[in-house]
Amino acid sequence: MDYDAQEIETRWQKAWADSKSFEAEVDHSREKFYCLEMFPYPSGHMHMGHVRNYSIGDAMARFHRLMGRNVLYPMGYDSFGMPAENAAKKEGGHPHHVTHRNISSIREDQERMGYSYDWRRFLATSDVDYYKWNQEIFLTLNESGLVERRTAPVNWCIDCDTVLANEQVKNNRCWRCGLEVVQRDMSQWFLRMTDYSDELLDELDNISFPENVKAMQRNWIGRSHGAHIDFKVNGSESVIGAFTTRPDTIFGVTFLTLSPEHELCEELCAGTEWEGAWRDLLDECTRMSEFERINMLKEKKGVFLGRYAINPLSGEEVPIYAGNFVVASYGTGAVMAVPGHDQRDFDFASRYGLEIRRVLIASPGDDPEAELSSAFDGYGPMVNSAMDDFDGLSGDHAKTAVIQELEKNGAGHGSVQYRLKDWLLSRQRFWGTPIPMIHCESCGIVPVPSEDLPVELPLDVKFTEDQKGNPLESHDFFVNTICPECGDPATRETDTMDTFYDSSWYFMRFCDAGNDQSPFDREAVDYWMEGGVDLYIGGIEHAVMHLLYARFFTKATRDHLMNEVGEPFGRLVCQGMLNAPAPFCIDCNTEYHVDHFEADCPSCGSPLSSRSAKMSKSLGNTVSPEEMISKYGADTVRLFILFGANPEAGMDWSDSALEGNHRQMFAIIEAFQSVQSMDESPSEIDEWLMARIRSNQSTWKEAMMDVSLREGVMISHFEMISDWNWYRRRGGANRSTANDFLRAWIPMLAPATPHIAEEFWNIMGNEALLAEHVVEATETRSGDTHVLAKERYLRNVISSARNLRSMAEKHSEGGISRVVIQTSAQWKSDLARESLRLDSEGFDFKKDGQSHVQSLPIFQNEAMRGEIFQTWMALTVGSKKKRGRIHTWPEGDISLIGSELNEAEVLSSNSDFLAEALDVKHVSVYSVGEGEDVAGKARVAFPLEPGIAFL
RNA sequence: GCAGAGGUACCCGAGUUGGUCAAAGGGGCCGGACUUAAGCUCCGGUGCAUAGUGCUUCGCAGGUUCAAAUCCUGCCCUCUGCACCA
Repeated sequence: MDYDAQEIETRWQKAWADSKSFEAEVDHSREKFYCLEMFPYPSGHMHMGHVRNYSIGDAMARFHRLMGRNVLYPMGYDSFGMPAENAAKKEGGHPHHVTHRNISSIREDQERMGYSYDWRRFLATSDVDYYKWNQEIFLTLNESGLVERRTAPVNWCIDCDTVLANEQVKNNRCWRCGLEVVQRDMSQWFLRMTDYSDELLDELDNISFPENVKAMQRNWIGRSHGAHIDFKVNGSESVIGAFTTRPDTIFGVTFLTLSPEHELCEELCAGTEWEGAWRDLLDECTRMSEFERINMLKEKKGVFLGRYAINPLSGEEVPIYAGNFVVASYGTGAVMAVPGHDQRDFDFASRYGLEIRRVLIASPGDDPEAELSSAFDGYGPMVNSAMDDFDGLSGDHAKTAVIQELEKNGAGHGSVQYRLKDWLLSRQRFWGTPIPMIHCESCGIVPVPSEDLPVELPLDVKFTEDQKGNPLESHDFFVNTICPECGDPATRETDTMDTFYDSSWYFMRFCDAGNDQSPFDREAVDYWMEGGVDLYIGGIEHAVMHLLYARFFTKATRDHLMNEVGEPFGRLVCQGMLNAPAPFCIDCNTEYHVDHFEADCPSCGSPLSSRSAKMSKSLGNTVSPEEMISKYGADTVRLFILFGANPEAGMDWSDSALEGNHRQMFAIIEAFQSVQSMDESPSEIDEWLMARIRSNQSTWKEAMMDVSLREGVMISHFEMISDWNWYRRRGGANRSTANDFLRAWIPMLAPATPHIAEEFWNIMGNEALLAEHVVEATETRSGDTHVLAKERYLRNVISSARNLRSMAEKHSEGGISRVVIQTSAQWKSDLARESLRLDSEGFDFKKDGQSHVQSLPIFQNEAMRGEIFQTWMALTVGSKKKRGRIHTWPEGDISLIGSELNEAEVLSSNSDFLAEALDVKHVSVYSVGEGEDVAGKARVAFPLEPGIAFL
């Protein structure tokens, strides 16, 4: 068969589409499987990262269909966002057109790969029939009190001309363009995600996310338990609230530190000699980017504010400082400083000559007055407490006692702090969902009534290169409206929503994508989303943002009774990076663009080596999927991707491995073709092949269920073929066995290489499509291990004979022409069976083994005693390195021995095959004693390990 | 610094409820068969030693055990995330 991948693949893609093979509907009588990939931003063409993502998903979707599940496998596009807007500016078009052009292009690429999506459920978030539901849900969230408008300093990217969420700022740089972020005060829309902080955190324990993702989310939410403590300012009405996780160190407070931005700073030092220094510090801190600030913070700096605060428990007065290391946005922006037990405070106190006091000791009995050379930040018994009844308490007991005392005095309380912030939703951009709110001079801010939705983005906007700001602001028709409450002229909100909003519920929309009455129907969502999306596949880069927002959203809509589940994703798989070689300078630890291959390092001049690096445009080490598909076909690319590494593991692109996989496709075809020439000629090996099929199928299913695709593919695309080849070498040529083999094998090929599988299926004469086929459940049979073990016995004999042969050659003068195989003496096999029987009865070989063997009748033969004893030991005890055989024989070998397998008969009935495999003219087989003891090999012969002599 | 994941033969990569592990599978390389010829396909080999049960290997160093790639301790290194977060 010629392998014209292009022809075969496009033909079957059309057939699948024509027969609507992948269209799924709610069906309560069937088990569902919701397989989803993180939908892409349509940036033109599909790249290899996409190919990997979707090849994993498609394999799993196809596998679960084969297993008879009702599979929902949709695809859509996360199509709002800045790149389209920027592209529109560049070409003077509209982002809507740019987006749709890109969508058709990437969709074409996806279709060419043969992914089995239910395309009826297609959605693009920038289409009004999607984003109108964004607005509808926004009104719902507003009703639930989860929407808030407040002025806040926001992260602003000048280049992108937009606001950024905290998550979108990395190292004080915009995640998208890399420019440094500045702070700006603005009136903004927020979603109160922090209302769900605890649930978002606690539920992590119950969901099947990879550990690193859980760790990142826990980090991000950053819950810490402690106490809020109020320090009165001496001679003032003001109170400084400080959060601490270590209330047990309250008596070690020797000063307070405020962040320079803290509102009390000015009040405390205004008009005093201290004011100037504080202003300098404040200027220095605000002027610097956060990034510089962190670097600078290696040096702790602070100024005295001229006032004192009162420790609410001890009544002690402590100085108040402003310090550059205190973060304004965390907690209250004020820290109770305990230099004895916090390293930062210790450094600060050392520098400014403040008291360092020990109030904890490491373990009971330590000297409470021992000097501290660095902060002790562990837990231990309290000492030197300024109040009675505290000394000696440690850890949680100490914390609780202090908190209780604070509460008694009305000076504080137990408190929980989170790092998680509310979700800043507003973006001052055009290409996003308009926030459905109206500003009215008399009524204030009024939500757009649900019946007036959608608020549509105008299509008649001209985008130009030098445009500034948000074009919506200058679009009169969009901006000017009427207040729904008073009817007076009013203006629309021109902010649009962060695009993460769009992707926070699209998985629910997919369950009911055609619904034009509501975002989704509850019945459909409850069916498909039960237990969450069964398999969600995507990149690790969404670990905190998208995955956290989506979890929040699902809980919020759940609480609005729109859906049952609270956790959207049952099992999450984060696919590993796709790497390819890039030039690398060892000295500079830097990767360069592939143009620099064979060249010297541009910065230090030393010769560049090569290193595997994440495929990226900037390094130019990308591979075009289209090119690979046109060269090798989609099946080869899919096979390479899936066999190259397990989904979670990183993987290196390799041209030679890809070619290897292409060759494997030919091997698969070759194997398939060889099946065609079979007659009715049953033989013993048929039984073996059938047993192999059953065993392969069961391990394959297990691997696939577990998303261990590499292992699955190894069985379906490699093991099955080598078994088939072995079958043929062993003389297998039976048509009905071959048919059984194909019926089992071809479906196994479908998840990774669906086109060739469908082609085979068709050639076999099946009327129905393989894509719609459900495999019948098969189970391994009780006799299988025995059958398999028998064949493995033969293979093992061949393999050890081969090893011996190469050595025998060195000792033979005239070359080797025959082999004599002596199988184990009967008494050895009897002994083996005896010891296995004893072992199963719990016999103590160490204690009673020796006397037992001596009591055997065979032991009467004095000449044999030595060998008997040796055999017995090898069977039951073993040597230093090798344990007794009865303990190491696999189940199948035990079965062979138990069934009194006639080894000599097995081998001699296969003597022609042995002769061929060992490349000798003549093979003689007999059990020890029934023929001449050639070369003294009788002694070596052991059950399942015959003595072999080459002559 | 904290947290998570890792370090397996030339390369990639399985194996980590201790024994069936000199360690699957693939790539590469070597040899053989087939073929007009192969860059196709098939078969064999690929730590060292050796007419077979031997030696040395799974980041390094110790330990537990009759027995360790697998368990424990310490150390080194790589990747990822967080970070003067109170």
